[in-house]
Amino acid sequence: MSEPDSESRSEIAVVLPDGSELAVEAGATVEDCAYEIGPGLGSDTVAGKLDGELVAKEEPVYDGARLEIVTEDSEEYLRVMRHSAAHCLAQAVERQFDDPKLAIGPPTDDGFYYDFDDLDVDEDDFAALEAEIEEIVAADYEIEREEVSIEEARDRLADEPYKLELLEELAEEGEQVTFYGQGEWADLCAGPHVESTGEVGVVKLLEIAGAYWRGDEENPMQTRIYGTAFESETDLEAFLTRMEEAEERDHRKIGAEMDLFSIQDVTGPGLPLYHPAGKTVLRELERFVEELNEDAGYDYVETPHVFKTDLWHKSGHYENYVDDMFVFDVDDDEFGLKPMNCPGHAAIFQDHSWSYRDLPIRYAENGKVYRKEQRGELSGLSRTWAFTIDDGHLFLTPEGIEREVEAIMDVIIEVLETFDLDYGMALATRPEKSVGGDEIWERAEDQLESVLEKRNYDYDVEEGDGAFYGPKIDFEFEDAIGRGWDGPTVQLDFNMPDRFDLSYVGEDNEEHEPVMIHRALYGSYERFFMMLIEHYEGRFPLWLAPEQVRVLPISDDNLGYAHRVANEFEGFRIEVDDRDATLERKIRAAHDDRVPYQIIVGDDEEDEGTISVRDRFEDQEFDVGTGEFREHLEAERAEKRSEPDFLAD
RNA sequence: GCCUGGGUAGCUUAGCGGUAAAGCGCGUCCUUGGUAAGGACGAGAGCCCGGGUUCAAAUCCCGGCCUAGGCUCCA
Repeated sequence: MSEPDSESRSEIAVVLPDGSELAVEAGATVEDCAYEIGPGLGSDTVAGKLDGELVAKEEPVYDGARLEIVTEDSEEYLRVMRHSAAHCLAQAVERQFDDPKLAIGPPTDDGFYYDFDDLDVDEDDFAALEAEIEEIVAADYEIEREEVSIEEARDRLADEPYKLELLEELAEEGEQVTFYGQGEWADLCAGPHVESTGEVGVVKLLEIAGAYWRGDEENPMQTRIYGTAFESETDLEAFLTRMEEAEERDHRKIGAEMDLFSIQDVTGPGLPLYHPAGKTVLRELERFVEELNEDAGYDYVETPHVFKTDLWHKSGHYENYVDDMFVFDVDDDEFGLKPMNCPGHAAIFQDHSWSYRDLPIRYAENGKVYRKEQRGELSGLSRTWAFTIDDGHLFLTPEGIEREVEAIMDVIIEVLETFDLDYGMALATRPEKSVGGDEIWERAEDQLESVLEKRNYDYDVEEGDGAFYGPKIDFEFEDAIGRGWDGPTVQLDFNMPDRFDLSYVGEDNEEHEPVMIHRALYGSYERFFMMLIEHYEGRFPLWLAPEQVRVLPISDDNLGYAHRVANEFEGFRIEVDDRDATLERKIRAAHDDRVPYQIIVGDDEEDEGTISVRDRFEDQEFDVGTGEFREHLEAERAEKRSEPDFLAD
């Protein structure tokens, strides 16, 4: 919003990416600033970023703004171009369909979409729409930005109810809005856009989905067309290849191939069944946390899957959470499947009286919980109705927070590093609505911060992002293909002790309220398992692999020897491929089944009493003694190494 | 919950009104093979469930179940 004349001579300053300041006249646009830096940059300017927000180059800058100039070489350029591609799609749709109503059409991380109402389109129409878009691109219409008064915009948009709704909101903010036009078509739009439709590259429409107007279930559902655009055919091909590779890693596909788990019609939605191979992996994961928990002084407890809802009233879950719970009547009482393990653990703690000398008390349980997620949200193992948490609850004195959190963080980091996951962490502090006194919040936050500082961890602070019942440290991590996941958390809880009226006797012989900590290392086994399947593409490290070694006899004559060799590896998950098939076929199958090691035995080995060891990477060593190999396997398994490395140099 | 796809052999899929197909896997036989698919034959299918239209339905229509993706990254 530029002020009139009197101000126009005054100077303002913007901050450039290198940290330097650029002084310009008030009212200067992004493009003016670019020319100020250099004429070359000025003429290359496509758009700008003001304090991280993508804006049109015609937008005025404001004092103190961080300014970035977007040119054709910028990362953001693709976003701008895709926004223009979305306009081309809308133009094509309006040419081919009878009076669809326009909603919004922004770029996304992977492409763009445009929402329409009153549009009856299906994927069979994509070819014709793509052809129309191609024509629009080939026509190379100039994309013209136009500033229009609210009244005129109202006139132009008389036939576009959704655009009018947006316009009325914009009318409260200013007198002018902008339109972007190309050929016979124009749209109310903030921009920015490329110069002409000819700059839009290769467009591909991907799918049709429903989307509520403004994401609100109360609003009508519109037809959303997703697409993507790239500067070249090669880039598009690369994108499609990446999509296919991600599909290859899909845990549902690998889960079926490796016979890990199933989700079946008869058993119901979001209720996975683990087959022997899948449960083998899960058991290894369970053993791993059990060892860690025992080392860290946790006591294992067990609670049932279902409780009277009295417990859920007491914990507060009933009031806040009942819509997401499975509840049912039994005789005259109401029961509910547990959505969390903490109330059960609090109830165990409450059943004793405690001295400060007993604390901290640490309970652990691999507890299955049930949450009635919306059916449309269910997806493979990543979102289920039933899942198991490697839950841990600690009851401690407020003074003990720092020590315990430090210990928990060490274990979490050990877990993440065991799976070769890059991670980051964030401290989430007190939100506006919260329970617990100022003093305890302050003390707790200080202690969390002190752990982070003491260990020199790199962390973000997320102000006000804590739970209402306490502050927390959240981990997030990245898998092998760079996807981000929510990881373990350490949460302090001042609410549950209060609701359960938990207490311990302090040094002063007075009753005090303990602080509770919730922590999980994996979080949900289901989701962690899913992530691991995709992270490793099913090629699990030796310690996790459902089948660790497969013996391949070269001919039937070597079958007996093959079984004798297998017996030498008792305690490992080893199979003999005793099918009537060629060695090639057996090797092929072992690769397809993602077995870490193959032992090949033929007449040569049998005569020498040795084996040949082959791994996933097609490396092989002959004349290996079974004892030597076994020793290696034991070490590789015990150290949880991520790749088979017997043959690594 | 709502929108758009999908549900056919153990797995992956073709067929889309007229006798249910293929590849992988599995079984039997031939082959006894030295480093990523040797060959032949064979078994295996309530075509998700229920209703309807039709001389005839895996196929078309209606309802249900399950499943995949989507449901603000705001003009």
